[in-house]
Amino acid sequence: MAATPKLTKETCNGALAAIRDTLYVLSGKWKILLIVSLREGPMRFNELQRGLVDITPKVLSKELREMEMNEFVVRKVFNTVPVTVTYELTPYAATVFPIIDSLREWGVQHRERIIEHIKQDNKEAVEQ
Amino acid sequence: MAATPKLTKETCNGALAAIRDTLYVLSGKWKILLIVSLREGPMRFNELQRGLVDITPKVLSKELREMEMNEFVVRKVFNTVPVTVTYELTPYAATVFPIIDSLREWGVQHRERIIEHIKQDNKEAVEQ
DNA sequence: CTGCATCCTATAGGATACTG
DNA sequence: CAGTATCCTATAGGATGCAG
Repeated sequence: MAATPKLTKETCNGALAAIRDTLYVLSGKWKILLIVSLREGPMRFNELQRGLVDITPKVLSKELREMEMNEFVVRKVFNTVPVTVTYELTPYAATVFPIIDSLREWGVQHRERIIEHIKQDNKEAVEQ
Repeated sequence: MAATPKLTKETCNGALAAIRDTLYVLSGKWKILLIVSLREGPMRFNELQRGLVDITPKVLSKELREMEMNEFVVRKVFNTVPVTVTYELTPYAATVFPIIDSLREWGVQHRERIIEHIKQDNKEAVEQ
C-alpha cells in the first residue's frame, strides 16, 4: 500500500459509495435548505414553512421526520396552550456545515461567472 | 455594513439562493458521480457506463449533454473506425472538487459512525 | 461503439381540506 | 399552532429496441 493513495478503481469505487451515502442522507429538495434555516437557531414549524416559501406542511413534516431519524434535528415540545414545538439542529448536523458552505460558496462564484458571460455576450453583440 | 456579516434574513436568503443554484447545476442522480469517474482521466461512453453500473445509455447521454452545456465536460470525437468519443473534465469542473471532496469525506465518517452504532447496539443487546 | 426513439412507471412532491 | 389525510401529477429515470 503506497503512502500516497493512487486513484485506483478501488479508491474510486470507495469514493463513489461514500458520496452516494451522503447524497442519500441529504436527499430531497429541502433538507439542506432546512439545515441552513435552522442554523439561525431553533425554529417552530410555521416559521420554517414561511422561511422556505413553497414547502407544504406534508412535505415539511416528512423531511423533518427523516432528519430526526438521521439525528440532524431534535423536536422539542413545550406544554403551552396551544402546544409549542421547536426544531433545532444537533451537533451532528454541524458536521455537514462544510458541505453546505462549499455548496454556497460555489453557487456565489457560479452566479458571478454567469453574469460575466452575459456581459461578455452583450458586448460582442454590440461590436458586430 | 459590518465587517463580520451577521446572519440576517438577507444573508440567509442569499445563502439559500446560492445553494439552490448549485444543487440545480449538479441535479440528477449521476452528475456528481460522473465527475468523480472522470477525475481519473478522459473516458469513453461505454467506459463511463460500465463504471456507473446501473446507468442506461439514454440517461448517460442526457447527463453528459447537460454537463457539456454547463462547461463541465468536453466531448471529443476521433475519426477512427468505428468512431471514438471521449469525455473529459474542463478546468471549470475542477471548481466543484471541493464540494465533492466534502461529500466524500462526510460519507466516510458517516459510515464509520453507523458501524459504531451497530456495534454499540449489539453490545447492549448482549448485556441485557 | 455511440448513442437516439419509444414506451413505461415509480415516486417525489404539490394542492387542498381537515383535526386535536 | 402543528401537523394528517387524500388526492393528484409532473418528471426523473429505467427497459428495450434500433440506427449510423
